[in-house]
Amino acid sequence: MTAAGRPGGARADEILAALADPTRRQLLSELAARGSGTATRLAQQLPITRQAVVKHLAVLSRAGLVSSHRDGREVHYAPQPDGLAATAQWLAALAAEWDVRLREIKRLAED
Amino acid sequence: MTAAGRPGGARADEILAALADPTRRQLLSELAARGSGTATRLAQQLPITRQAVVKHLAVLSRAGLVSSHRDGREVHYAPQPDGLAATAQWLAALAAEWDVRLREIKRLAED
DNA sequence: GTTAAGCGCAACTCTCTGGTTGCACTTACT
DNA sequence: AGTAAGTGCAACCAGAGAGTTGCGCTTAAC
Repeated sequence: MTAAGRPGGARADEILAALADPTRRQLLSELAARGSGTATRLAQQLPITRQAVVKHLAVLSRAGLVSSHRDGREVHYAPQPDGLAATAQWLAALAAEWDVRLREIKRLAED
Repeated sequence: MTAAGRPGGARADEILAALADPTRRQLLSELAARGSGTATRLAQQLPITRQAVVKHLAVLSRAGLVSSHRDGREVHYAPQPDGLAATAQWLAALAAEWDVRLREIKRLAED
């Protein structure tokens, strides 16, 4: 059942749920494109409020997909690609595991 | 932006959202372990109603992660590991793409 | 032909979540 | 010192989602 350790403390639920939202993926994409950014800046190129962006970034942060760093009166957010890569690997491992099980079942059924 | 075609028509939102729910992952896991199963059977080993299970299976089906097949008065659901594997690959591609972009940014910043 | 098993549909409740607005607080600019 | 920019916090609202119950229909079993 315990298919391959999950990335950095964050639960699978959190990571997948974080990635499930289109706005959050867009935020991540934007951050990846620019390297980093503040909530205010990100909100300017989206049809939603800064507060909404802040909430999204909080979700992403809790999932370990972005990190934040305060500099004066600004808070800069940066993507954490390791978390994303780890999640991808974990998903791939799950897929492989299930594939093996299904092949096994199929093999047994053919006897 | 358009990082690698997404699996079989299903949108990223649908797949990720489907996987984000623990109950649905459990259902998938159960199906993978047994090969297939009906909603009634699956509901018996979960603390929820058959109807709830049916809804979950509908979500998984819409995401292309399970397929259903009617046989008489029973409907058998089977996992679709290809969908899962494709999703994992897609995620990995995304991670790689963002990683590249971040390296690029870092390189430019060092000039 | 009756009875039971399995499924589908619809209505309803409750909680979570994405989003908003308003205001107070801190940090920079002039 | 006074103003503007950027955050943070809290209350609030509307919609989506998980789950339930009740009922009617079809397919199997006796």
